[in-house]
Amino acid sequence: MPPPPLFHRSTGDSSTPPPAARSTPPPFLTKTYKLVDDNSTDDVISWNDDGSSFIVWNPNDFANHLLPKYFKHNNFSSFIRQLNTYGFKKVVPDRFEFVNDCFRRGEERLLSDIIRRKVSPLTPSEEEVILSSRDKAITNAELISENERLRKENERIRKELSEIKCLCNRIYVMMSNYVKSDGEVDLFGVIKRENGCSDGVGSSSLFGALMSVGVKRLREENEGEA
Amino acid sequence: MPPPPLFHRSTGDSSTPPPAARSTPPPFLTKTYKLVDDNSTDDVISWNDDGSSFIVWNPNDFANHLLPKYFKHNNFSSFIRQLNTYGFKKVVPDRFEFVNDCFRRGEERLLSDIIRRKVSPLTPSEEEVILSSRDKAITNAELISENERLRKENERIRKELSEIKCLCNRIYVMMSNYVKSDGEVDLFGVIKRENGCSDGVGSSSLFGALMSVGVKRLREENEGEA
DNA sequence: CGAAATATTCTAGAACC
DNA sequence: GGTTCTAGAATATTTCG
Repeated sequence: MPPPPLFHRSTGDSSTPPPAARSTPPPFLTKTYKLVDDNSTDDVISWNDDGSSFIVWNPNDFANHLLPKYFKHNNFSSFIRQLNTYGFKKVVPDRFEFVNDCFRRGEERLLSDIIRRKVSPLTPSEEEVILSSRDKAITNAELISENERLRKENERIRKELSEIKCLCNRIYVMMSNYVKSDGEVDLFGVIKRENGCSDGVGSSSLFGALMSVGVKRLREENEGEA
Repeated sequence: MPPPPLFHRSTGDSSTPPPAARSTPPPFLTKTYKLVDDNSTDDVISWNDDGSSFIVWNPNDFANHLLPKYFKHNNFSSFIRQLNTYGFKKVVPDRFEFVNDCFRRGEERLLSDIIRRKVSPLTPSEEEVILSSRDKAITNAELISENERLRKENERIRKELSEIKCLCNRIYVMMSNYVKSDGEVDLFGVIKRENGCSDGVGSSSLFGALMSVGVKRLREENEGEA
């Protein structure tokens, strides 16, 4: 029995609070998150592989059976309208897959960063002035706040990455000290071969760095069991 | 079954002449008429009692089985979009019943009177508005490109973080398999004490997660010794 | 209660084919 | 002209002071 995983994609545990005002996210977002995150309905709606989007696999079942359990209707189009209101984007033409930067598996906290598109509250007096530049103004404001958010999030992730790299190296050192010199198994070889996390693009340097630390000392005696 | 109405409100049978010359009606209208008029599918879509509107009784079957037979898609919403384009109106909230003055049972000729909504052409007056907001567009473009950059960077870091977490888990699994029940070293204690990577701010939870898992496993193994 | 926020519905804009 | 994706607009409904 393998040990429990050390890390799960969890709510960015380690850092700064999100940029903007924080209250509880709108009901639509929390409901939709639960909807997507519920593993018992993954055949109808689920996260994509890496948890960066979600997919409605069966719009009929979804609308008829799932929607009424969370909302006061069973109209797929109403659900879509809400997604658009909250800035979700459809990602491919051939299926109902939607993405939103702040809607990610294990990152429920980010839901608070999602901004609902506002309902144009124009008074007739200012209408004329604003009308021409309204779109641009909104877009600019949204972009600025979004850039700000992305910047801070990048910083947070960088920090977390830096820490975990260091931790990883430390674990490796400990392991090296612990390992007997008469072992035979190439630990990192196994790790690398069995690794199912890499997308094959950005991982080489990561492994390279770890490899270079000192693979030679890694040998173990339980080769027969492997 | 009530008889068909003697009179119908059509586009000026009795008063003003229709807006323009007519050739054959748009395919969408003739197809939809056939669709509705086909008695073999009345359980899915049919005229209402007096033939002044039509009702989609089963949107699921309609979309999945009927639409593809007439159109190049199976999306109910696309069908609705076309109805709106041709001036159909939904008549009640509780079912998909649509009406159009020139869409009536037995009056296929009237289809030619239905006018397709035009495709919003930009009037010269609106050009002015666009022109005046050109300066904003520049700033806007800059923001967008920066936004793009940040987004991509964010994605890249996330991926790397995800990979290294997975790798770290794998190392941990290997280590757990390797550790014998007679092990002596408090691995995580050492890691924690010797850790020099944290800046002391955002790292606690990271190590916390690791400790909570690792220490528990090690404790039972080291219990007797302590 | 009443104003603001959110939800639901119906229709339209816009890009792309 | 057709299909898709997103947004506008009008009501409902809910939330909250």
